[in-house]
Amino acid sequence: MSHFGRAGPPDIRDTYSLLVLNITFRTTADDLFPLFDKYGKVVDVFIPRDRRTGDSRGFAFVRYKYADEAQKAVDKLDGRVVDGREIMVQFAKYGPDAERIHKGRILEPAEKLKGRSRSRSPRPSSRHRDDYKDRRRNRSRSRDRSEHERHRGRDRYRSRSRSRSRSPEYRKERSRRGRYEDEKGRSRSRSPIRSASPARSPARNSVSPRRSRSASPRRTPSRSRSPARRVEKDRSPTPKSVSPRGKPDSRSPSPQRSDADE
DNA sequence: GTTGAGCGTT
Repeated sequence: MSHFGRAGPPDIRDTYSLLVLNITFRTTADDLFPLFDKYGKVVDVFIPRDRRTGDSRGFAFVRYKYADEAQKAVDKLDGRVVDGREIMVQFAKYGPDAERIHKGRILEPAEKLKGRSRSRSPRPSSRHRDDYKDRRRNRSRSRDRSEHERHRGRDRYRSRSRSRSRSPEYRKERSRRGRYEDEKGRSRSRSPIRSASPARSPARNSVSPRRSRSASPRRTPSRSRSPARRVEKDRSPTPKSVSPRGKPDSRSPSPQRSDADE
C-alpha cells in the first residue's frame, strides 16, 4: 500500500518515524511522500486506514533515514497546510510492536525488553517534547485513553467513529426525544391514569411486550409463513384484558346491536 | 457526500 511495493515495514533498523496528524482523509501516502522527501530521505510512508471502509484514518507515518532530516521535516512541515488542512508532524511516540521510541528512533524493541529485566521506570523528563508543538495539541486535548488503551487494537476505530457521533448527536437526540416523549406523555395520559386507575397497570403490562415488538417494525420472514397463528395468539389476550369478567362468547348477537347499529 | 482525537502495516 503505502510501501514501495513491499509488504510490511521495509526496515526499521535505523529509521526515524514521524507521525503526521490532522491530515485530510483524502490525503494519501503518495501525496505526503514528495512533501516529506523534499526535506530528507524518506524510507517509507505509511497511512493507517480503516479495515472496514479502507479510508484513511487521518494520520500517517513518515519514516526518515536520518534524524536530522526528520527533525527538519518536523520543523518545516509541522503546521503546514496540506490539502487545506494544517497537518501536525511530530516524532512517533510508540511503535508497531509497542516499542519505546525516542525521537522517532526505537530505543528498546520488544525482543530486547524480554531479555532484559522488566524494571522500567517512567521517565517524564525523558519526554523532551518541543514546546511549539504543545500549543497545537493544546487546542483540544482532554481525552484520557490511558486506561482505554488496553484494547487499542480495535477500540481505536470505535472510538473514532463514536467520538463524532456520540457527543453531539447523543445530546441532540436526547434533548429532542426527551421533549417529544414528554409532550406526548402529557398530552396522552400519564399522570391522571397512574393515580386515577392503578388497576390498569397490570393490563398495560401484558400489552407491554406486544407493543415492544410493534416498536420495531421488523418483518419476520420466518414467521410470515404462519401469520394467522401469531395474530390469533395476540388477539387471545387482548379481549381477556379488556373484559376479563365478561366472556367474548357471551357477547353473542344481542338485540341491542340493532339499535346500536342503526 | 459526511467525520477530526490520536500513534502503524504482511
